[in-house]
Amino acid sequence: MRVSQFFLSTLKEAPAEAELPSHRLMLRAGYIKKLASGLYTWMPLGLRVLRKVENVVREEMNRSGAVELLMPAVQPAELWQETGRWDVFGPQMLKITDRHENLFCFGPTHEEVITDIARREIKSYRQLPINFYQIQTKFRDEVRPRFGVMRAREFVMKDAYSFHASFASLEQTYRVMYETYSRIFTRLGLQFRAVAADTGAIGGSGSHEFHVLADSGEDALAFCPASDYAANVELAEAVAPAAPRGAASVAMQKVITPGQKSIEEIAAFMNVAPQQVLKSIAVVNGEGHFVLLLLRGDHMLNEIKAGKVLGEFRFASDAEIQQHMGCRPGYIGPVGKSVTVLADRAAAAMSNFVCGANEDGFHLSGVNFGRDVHIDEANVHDLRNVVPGDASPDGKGTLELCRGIEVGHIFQLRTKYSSALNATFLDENGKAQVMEMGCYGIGVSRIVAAAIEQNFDERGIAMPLAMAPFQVAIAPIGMKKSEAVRTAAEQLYAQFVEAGIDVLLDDRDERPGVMFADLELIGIPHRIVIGDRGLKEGKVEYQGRRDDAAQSLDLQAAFKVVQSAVCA
RNA sequence: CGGGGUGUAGCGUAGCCUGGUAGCGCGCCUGCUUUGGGAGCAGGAUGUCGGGAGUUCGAAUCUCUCCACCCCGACCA
Repeated sequence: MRVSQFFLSTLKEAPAEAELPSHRLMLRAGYIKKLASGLYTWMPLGLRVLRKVENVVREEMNRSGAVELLMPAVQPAELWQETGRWDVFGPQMLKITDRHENLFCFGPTHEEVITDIARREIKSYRQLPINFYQIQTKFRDEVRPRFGVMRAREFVMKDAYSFHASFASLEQTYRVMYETYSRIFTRLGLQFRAVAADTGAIGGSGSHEFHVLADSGEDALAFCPASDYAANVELAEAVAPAAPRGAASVAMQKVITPGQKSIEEIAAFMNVAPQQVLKSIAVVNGEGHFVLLLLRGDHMLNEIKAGKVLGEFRFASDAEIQQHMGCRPGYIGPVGKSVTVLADRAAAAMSNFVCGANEDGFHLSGVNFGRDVHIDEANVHDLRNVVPGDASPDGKGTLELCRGIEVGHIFQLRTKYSSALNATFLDENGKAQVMEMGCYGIGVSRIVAAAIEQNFDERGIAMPLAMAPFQVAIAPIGMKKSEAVRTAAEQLYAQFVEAGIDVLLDDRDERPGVMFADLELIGIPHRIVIGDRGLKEGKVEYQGRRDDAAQSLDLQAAFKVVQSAVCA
């Protein structure tokens, strides 16, 4: 490709709305243009990157034995009503009415459609297992679209759905997908981690997420360097403290604590560590029942874990706290009130601690379970987020935390959708059985942003070779003026084209600084500079995007350097 | 959904407080010069000042209202 025939639209300054490096750079490099909140045009340069990701995904999916199809983006409401998800999915789903007043949605996912296909097409165990996939535009009306294509409303996703005659068969395909995903992210040149995950709204049992590691990631991941344990913090188990609860050694005392409300304030005021302060969180469950959740002061509530114990719940209002506890938020505690109390394992192991006195402006110190507060063992649960240094649930060492961007997610759906839609097949005995299902998603467009988040510097994008918009760029200096430069550049360009290498010839006759800045910004991994100065000695310059300096090489040597790098 | 903020040319912005009819940098167009790290000179084009209503002789500026976008929060005793 020649720049003169392509379309570059780089910016020196990033639009003010962009915050995240990947978002700023994608806008500056002209990969994407915003149309409206969460809606982006993939400009020619960005589209090349997106297509490269798609191609790697497609190749590896095909290699795994999956078969590609393409379902409609617009789906009839009836199908969603059949699984009950029309209402469950909520405002995230974009609902559409056609001219006949029939209801549709713009598909946020495709379990319903594919299961409908399966129930119509698959009659016999002989047709199983089968793994269908598509690469397609989805729409989810996010509460808060942000960070460009990282969390856009319209986005490109690869979604796959497998159907099985047995759970064992599902497990096998699940393993194959796990390995396929690992290969895809490895081929794309990304640093990633697979973690055990919560199954969330999609449902089902076994589940892993694949995260690209980046400090700006929206997910916190727990992993154990001493073993292969890794899980999303949403799921990672906080095990009970190894040491038993300490003995009650001091008397309980009421302390005046005017204006001290937060854990930090009270810990500082009482001159104790936050670990010695009990955090009481008031919630109301689905039945309207008032419940107090107890956590150690330095721990955070994990709402997903709490939800598993409580079912649906919400945080109590100030008025409800006043009504049940008789004081303002900030001074509540479990002592002397007959409310339902659930304690985190670490909280239950505290002794001689500080908590609210259920009286405005007062706390209690030297509080102990058993002596001052009754706590039922059945009401002790894992309710908190793990923190660095917690024991790994597999008993091998301690946990560390890192941040990640979720780019892939695999689920064992089991029969959640196949039974709802009555997708059955006949087994060897001629008996109807409900199909087992798995589903496997990759955020194709998000991968582009995630890759940049992991690969940029002050000069711009340093895209991994596998997803770079072009593999190599030729920058001829004074091309219009120098016959020698033009001839050498054209010859090298032709040679790259001939070799099947994705080459960009910067034939704009721009000044060198302009060409270098653009080529570095847009993320081309290899660059060859041709100028009269070097050409006198028969030399050109080669520089890798991450190299500090250029090397002076013969034209053919430079070609070979790039060729071996690209074809490695 | 709650809070905060911002809307002025393709991008970045000044002007707003204190009303007098819009300016700068980059980019863009023309010409000449220039060619190893975002060139120089000369000339030029581009603005419903987010929309609407109001106050006023006069509104980018003041008031009201709507809209769009961005950020933070939705973990809290």
